[in-house]
Amino acid sequence: MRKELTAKGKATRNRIIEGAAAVLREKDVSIATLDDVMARTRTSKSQLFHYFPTGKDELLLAVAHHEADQVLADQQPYLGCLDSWEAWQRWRDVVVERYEEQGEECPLGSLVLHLGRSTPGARDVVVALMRQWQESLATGIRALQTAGHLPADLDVEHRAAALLAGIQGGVAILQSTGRAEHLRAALDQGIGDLRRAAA
Amino acid sequence: MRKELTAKGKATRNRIIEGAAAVLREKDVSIATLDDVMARTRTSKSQLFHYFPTGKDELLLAVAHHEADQVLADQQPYLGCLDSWEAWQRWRDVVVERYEEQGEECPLGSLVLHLGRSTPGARDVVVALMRQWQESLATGIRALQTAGHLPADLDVEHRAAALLAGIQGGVAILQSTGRAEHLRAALDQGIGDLRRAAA
DNA sequence: AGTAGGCTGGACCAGCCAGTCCAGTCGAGA
DNA sequence: TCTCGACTGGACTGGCTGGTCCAGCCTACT
Repeated sequence: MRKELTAKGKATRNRIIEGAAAVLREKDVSIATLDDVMARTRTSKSQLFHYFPTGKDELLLAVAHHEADQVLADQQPYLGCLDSWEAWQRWRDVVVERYEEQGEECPLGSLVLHLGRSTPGARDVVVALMRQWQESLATGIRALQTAGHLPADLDVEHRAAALLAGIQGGVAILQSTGRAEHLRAALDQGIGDLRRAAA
Repeated sequence: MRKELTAKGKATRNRIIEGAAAVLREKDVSIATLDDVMARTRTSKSQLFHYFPTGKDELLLAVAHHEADQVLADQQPYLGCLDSWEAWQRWRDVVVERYEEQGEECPLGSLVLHLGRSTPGARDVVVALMRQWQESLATGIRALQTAGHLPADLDVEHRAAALLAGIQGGVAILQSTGRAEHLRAALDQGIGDLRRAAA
């Protein structure tokens, strides 16, 4: 944050964020404590408050940013060039695999929920993530259009929004029930309907 | 729970559950305390532990059950008889309106997330809710089939699962960003694709 | 009327955990 | 080498909150 961070300081700060992220992947925010983070990152409490002066929420927000970046990064390179049906299919597989593997916990979701309205900026992290995600999907659909695989009068944003909603819901259901079939159904149905729109 | 509950006792127990539900609609689980519930329901701590001997989690689980029942109840009578395109449209409007009004908080979601794996039965509440919900949607699609509005070879469960995922995702996005457009997009796209399948 | 047992009030306790404080170390530039 | 400030360790605290306990009230049933 501040300019006065030395290389060593930056490293420690990152270690804390990544360690905290790891902790939050194992236990819920409401259960995780600063002591957990300290143990995992081999830091002391004064370090935590040195790098995140306003306390826990500031650290949590930093972790949220970190996790949000991760979400889209995990879908690359496929999400970046959805210009053929094969690319869409590969992307679909990556998404399903990623979330099936993650399974139980959604650090970002519970993080933002926990920070909520009280912490300014928490909501913005999700808003930005959703915007970027939908943007990528829309770009992919447009790529299919220019390649002649889809009619030009398709409402791109609408379809991208619906697809994104399907993914989010599929993930949510996966996380609360443990079954990934809804995520698969949403993706397959969404892509399938897109393909049908080609004819 | 126990048979020995008097009418008065039952009333108090219900008052506690409903009061707790009201509290949880205002603040997150992790922030809400037993004192909040006590204040809202004008009960003492001994009453809370009298009706929910094992403590907070037991109360929270009861609230989760209560909220889960509410979800489907709010969508009636439309969800119960999705036998025409008009009925689907009206149901869509009810869902959008309900969640737009609820807006910010999803008591059930955060509740189950908070109880998590530690409390047996928490996950089951959501699983059961999702099953019933999807069942209702599937029944509605089948009704359209028998009425001749949809081809008989449609994969009903698959479509119902995708639609449900879209709803859940739309709601999730609505709650974390404040915008309902994804929920609307998911519903409209889902129903629209269904209609297109008719032709 | 008597009584057993459900029902209620509220004081009290113990553990947890974010946040504070200060003393001390390390490292880079003058 | 000196010095300043970033960096680190760890003891301490204060408030919050779930949970306990017991004494007394109310009510259904005999």
